[in-house]
Amino acid sequence: MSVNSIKPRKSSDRSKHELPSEKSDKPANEQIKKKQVGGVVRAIRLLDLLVSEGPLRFAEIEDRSGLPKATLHRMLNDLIDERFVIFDERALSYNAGYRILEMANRVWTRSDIRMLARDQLLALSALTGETVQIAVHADTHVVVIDHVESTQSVRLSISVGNKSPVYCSGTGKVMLAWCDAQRQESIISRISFARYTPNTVTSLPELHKDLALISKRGYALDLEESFIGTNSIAAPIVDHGGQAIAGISITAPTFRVGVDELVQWKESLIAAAAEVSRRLAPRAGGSMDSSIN
Amino acid sequence: MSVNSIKPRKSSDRSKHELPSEKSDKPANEQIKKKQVGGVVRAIRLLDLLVSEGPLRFAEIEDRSGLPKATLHRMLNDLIDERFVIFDERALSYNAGYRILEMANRVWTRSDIRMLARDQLLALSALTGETVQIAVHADTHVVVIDHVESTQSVRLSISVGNKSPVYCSGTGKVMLAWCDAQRQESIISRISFARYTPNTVTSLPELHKDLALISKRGYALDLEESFIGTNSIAAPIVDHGGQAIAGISITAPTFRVGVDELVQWKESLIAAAAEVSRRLAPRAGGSMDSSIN
DNA sequence: AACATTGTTCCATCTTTCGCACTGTTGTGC
DNA sequence: GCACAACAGTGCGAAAGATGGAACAATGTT
Repeated sequence: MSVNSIKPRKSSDRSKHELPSEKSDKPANEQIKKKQVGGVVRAIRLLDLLVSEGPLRFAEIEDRSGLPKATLHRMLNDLIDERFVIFDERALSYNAGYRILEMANRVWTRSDIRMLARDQLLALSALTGETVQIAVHADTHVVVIDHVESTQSVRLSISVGNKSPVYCSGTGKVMLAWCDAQRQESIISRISFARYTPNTVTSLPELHKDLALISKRGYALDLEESFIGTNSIAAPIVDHGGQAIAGISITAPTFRVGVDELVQWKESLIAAAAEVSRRLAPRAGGSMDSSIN
Repeated sequence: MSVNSIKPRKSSDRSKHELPSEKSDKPANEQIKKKQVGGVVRAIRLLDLLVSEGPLRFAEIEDRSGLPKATLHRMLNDLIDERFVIFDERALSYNAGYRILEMANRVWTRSDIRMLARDQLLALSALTGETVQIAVHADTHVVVIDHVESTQSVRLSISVGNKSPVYCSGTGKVMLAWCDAQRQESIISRISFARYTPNTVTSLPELHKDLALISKRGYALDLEESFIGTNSIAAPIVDHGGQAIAGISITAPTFRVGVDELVQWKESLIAAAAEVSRRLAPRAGGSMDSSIN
């Protein structure tokens, strides 16, 4: 039972922050030697379960998490005490609590990169009249941390916190392109491709070709690769060593904005992203170590 | 060292979810020697520390959390692995990670009470042209979970996730007023009053008097009690037994909307809140307590 | 009343914990 | 440049405490 189990581990394989999470979607050769995790990590996985799958009853949680009853009870009670989990006494169901929103609110309002980028987003939005977003890198995905939507647009208003795979979003591809080879390879090797639209990049050769083009041009295009009817253009925000840590994108519906028009905004977009990069490096010397870019 | 320390506890006082957190903002007479907490809770407190106080270096975290070095390292690494914490290799500082935003996004989009209330918020906003919010109860505070701002203000709104004390917000007072006596007493006893404006309720007699009026009227007024220049009116969303679990409020600047005008919206507001209450109880019998349901 | 499910208690085991001692790195003052 | 201090991070091991299987109690449900 419980394919994606959450069992304890020997506290030995303390790897070097190599992002061992990213629960693989492939329940292939399950030697049951699943990475044993400690109490804290188990609690987080548990929370994730509740956040993802609506309210769950105890038996369901027990089943899906694979945690033993007694432990699960203790953990849930801890999370309830901290308001990370809500217990519905009538339905006897557990659900994610609103303390998460509180924390997110603080993270959001205090995010320095977001604050540094805000005026640039507003300027781009005013210039283009389209939706502008900033997203940060998160392993094999990118997470939107702010967005400005101009005039009454009807689309996904709540994109903050949205996560997309690196290979099918403008910001994601930009993030890959401005990445040292080793790190890029590490990320790419952990991608599991899925086709969202006919245009989605779903193979390594395609992706590598695209990345080469992107880093040559200085910006990335996403032409209906994640959503039909939506194009976007993205540019990187880089750190001291030229590594992308975030990206800014302009998103527009295909019926309103053609590719040519989108590309016309590239200078402004790149300039905005560069400006944010510059602000992020109050202490940067200039170029670093070996290579100069 | 470490006033607000986070040390382990004997796993015995498993109280009945009595919300023992609520770190008071006043580090005053703290002889309440920290209740000993388990690993999971300690990790949450640690996360809270990072979320609240920007990026911190190791020594600072050690100091402020009171956790021993080795333990702290393990915990931080676990949180980093799960992307709840970001480690800045250049500055050697730890900060809250964006995984929190991802989770919050899911919590937000999947919140059923929010979804049930959305159209009512929109209707109220259209009617009044002012900001409308819905907030849920959170011990001695209330947390905003959604809002609609009539004038084109876009963003995920700084207000979602915002926390206010129960005694100085319309929704908060409403939450207290529709509460059984025992629970009300429990909450009130844990309030630590602070004066935000000259109008803030800062004593129990005042509060009780206000609450009596509120439950008689069916709505609560907040007349510049938390912010100068801002009034609001709020009505309760109640569960099966008449307990408030959330509140809807209309907020307006004093210069634009007088109290009389605000009160004129009470019928619409109360009706909207009642409608949401009704939707929340697909299974509710009718009257409350023991008898026939 | 029999049943199903949630929740609690017990306790032998095994992991985590955490003080301490140690290494490596960064920066400060002379 | 040097020594020195401050800090980040790791390894060790005895003690503390979490873990989890199972039996038990307390709920609803049929």
